[in-house]
Amino acid sequence: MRNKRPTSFDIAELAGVSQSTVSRALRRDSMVSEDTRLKVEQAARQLNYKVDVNARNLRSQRSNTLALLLYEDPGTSESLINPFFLSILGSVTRASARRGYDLLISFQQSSTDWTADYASSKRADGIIFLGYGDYTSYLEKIASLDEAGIEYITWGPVLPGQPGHFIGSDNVQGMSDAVSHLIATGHRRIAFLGDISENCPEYRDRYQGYVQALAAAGLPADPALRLDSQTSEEAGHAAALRLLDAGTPFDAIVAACDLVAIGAMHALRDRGLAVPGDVSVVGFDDIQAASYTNPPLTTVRQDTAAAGELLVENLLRLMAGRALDQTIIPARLVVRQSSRPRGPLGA
Amino acid sequence: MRNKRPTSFDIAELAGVSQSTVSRALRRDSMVSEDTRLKVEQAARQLNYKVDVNARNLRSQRSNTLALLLYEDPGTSESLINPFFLSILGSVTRASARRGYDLLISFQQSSTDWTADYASSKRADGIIFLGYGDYTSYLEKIASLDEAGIEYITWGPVLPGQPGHFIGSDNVQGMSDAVSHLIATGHRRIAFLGDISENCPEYRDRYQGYVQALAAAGLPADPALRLDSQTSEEAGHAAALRLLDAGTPFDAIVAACDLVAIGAMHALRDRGLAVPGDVSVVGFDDIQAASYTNPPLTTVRQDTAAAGELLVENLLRLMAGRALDQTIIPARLVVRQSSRPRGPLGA
DNA sequence: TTGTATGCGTTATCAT
DNA sequence: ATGATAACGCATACAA
Repeated sequence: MRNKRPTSFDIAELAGVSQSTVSRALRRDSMVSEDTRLKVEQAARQLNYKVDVNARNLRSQRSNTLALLLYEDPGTSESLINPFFLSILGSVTRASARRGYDLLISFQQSSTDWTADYASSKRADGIIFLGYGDYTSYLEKIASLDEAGIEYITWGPVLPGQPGHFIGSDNVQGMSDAVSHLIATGHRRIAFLGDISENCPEYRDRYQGYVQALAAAGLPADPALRLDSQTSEEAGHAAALRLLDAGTPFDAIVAACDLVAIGAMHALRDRGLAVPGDVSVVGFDDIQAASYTNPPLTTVRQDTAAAGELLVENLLRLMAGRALDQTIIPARLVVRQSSRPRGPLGA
Repeated sequence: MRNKRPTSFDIAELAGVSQSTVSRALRRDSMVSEDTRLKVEQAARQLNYKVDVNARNLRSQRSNTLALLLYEDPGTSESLINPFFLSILGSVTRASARRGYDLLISFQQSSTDWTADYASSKRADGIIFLGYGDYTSYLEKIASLDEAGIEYITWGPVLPGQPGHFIGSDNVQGMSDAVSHLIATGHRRIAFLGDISENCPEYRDRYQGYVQALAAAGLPADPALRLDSQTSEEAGHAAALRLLDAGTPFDAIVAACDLVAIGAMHALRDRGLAVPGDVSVVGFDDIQAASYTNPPLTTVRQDTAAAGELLVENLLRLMAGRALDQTIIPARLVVRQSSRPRGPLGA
């Protein structure tokens, strides 16, 4: 037979103060003398008292909780989650914990309007979106949130005139750096693998960075060197094969993401081409697997630690009625062994 | 100027029923006529009503929420989370969502007694532990939970006479299968890399599976073939070098986990040895990177999808006062290219 | 600084 | 099957 859980009234009795004083003393809002605070804390410890968060949340009308909503492409395989998102998830978790917020997570696949539930049912004070799925359904979601007056922030492409609040990597700069690196190391025929439709604005930005870097070097962006590829190793493999079969000459491949780059490396090897001997390959994301490939993949690193920090930081700013701070995170080229100098400059 | 959020009273008024009837109709506990249910649901939709979970939780004394607590080794690098745990996290998320539970997650590093807070503050109805850190602090945690009458379940080694409730892979069987496979393909001098101290009971089980398989084939477990290694690529690399430097002959390496195996492969290559040409290498876990290594790593796959499912399933059973169901998950050998037949049998 | 009284929005209990 | 009423445990407004 276990004792009933103590309430703030029990603490009040034990400490010889009123219940409201207990409540005050246990938060850090002060307005209590050092003396009573010690008495209360002592009593609370003695009875092993813990504030009932449900009562607190009901009364204060806030939950001290953030929700992280991860939307996967319906096409994604049921069991796997994009490792890149998982990495952000990890840093968001830490960042919100550091600020005293609990984190509720949910992986959505269907486009239920469950989104708003989280906030309008007062489960969470703010929402972080990861992988928002298709853009139209995303717009519906944030519309309902705006209507309900709920704060949210989204990881994704930072575009001008966008509805909502976004935090994202500098995809243009990141890919531009990668391509500039290839050009500087003697590559001239650089293929781009990735889906640049409007469904993937981030890949679109990366492609723009690619074009930009070529232009800066006075090189044309040959349409024959751009191939569509979904976000998977298999798709990257297939895209590289299409490129090879087309007979278009090329000396490097940049991929919209690491998975595609890895698939492309396998395709090249399957056809007897050496990486980086015959072709350099560069990815984007720097997922963990990127450093384990053979050769280790040169790629553009998205700073997931900063991402989580900035997402939480800015969401809290929004919740406090303030404006966003920094929203774009620099992406950094990580040179490994899948790319190397060639031509007149190289060995 | 936004309208106030509607309450159940508003719905009651609109639907022309009492407020308590609204509450009944909105849950599935029935006891309401089909007619009134429809009226209520209609009114709720019309006003875009959502139950306030804080009020509901306060009144019903349950939160419909599970908490996932991930404890990392303090030694682990600040920013990285074991990909294997992340994978379980993904499946736990789905499993709890499927059962209508919200999931609260927290990554702990210090050994604060924050653990009990989650449950005794009524934030969560049950707790799932992942990576419980060191065993003694774990025992303290669960003691306070037991005292508070809170249900919890832990991912880890399933050992006889253990306090608490565990779900885990069959580490003995998994590693035994792996070693038997190596023996069957002609390997005779198989090294084991991993920490088998009492801090790592799971690795200990794997080592036991190793010994068992050797014994079944009438082979001795040469102490010179067992080397300590922490759980990281660098440690695996170093351990393999020590093995090589010792001069002990060997034709295969099994590692306590994939990261160690990957490090060992790199060490072998550094010394000019071919995998699997000269030495076969086998890991454990089947993390994503395992299939991207060169050659792709033969390993023992832990079924993380089943793990999440079973953790949630059994936690709910405990919460319902029932006994645990299945607690051990079979581990399955995945043969890739880092191992291959040799000797009289092989090429 | 502290105490008193009230209410947050729902579910549970007891009627009918 | 439905309605009236109390209660969940805390935080806030106001008074002292």
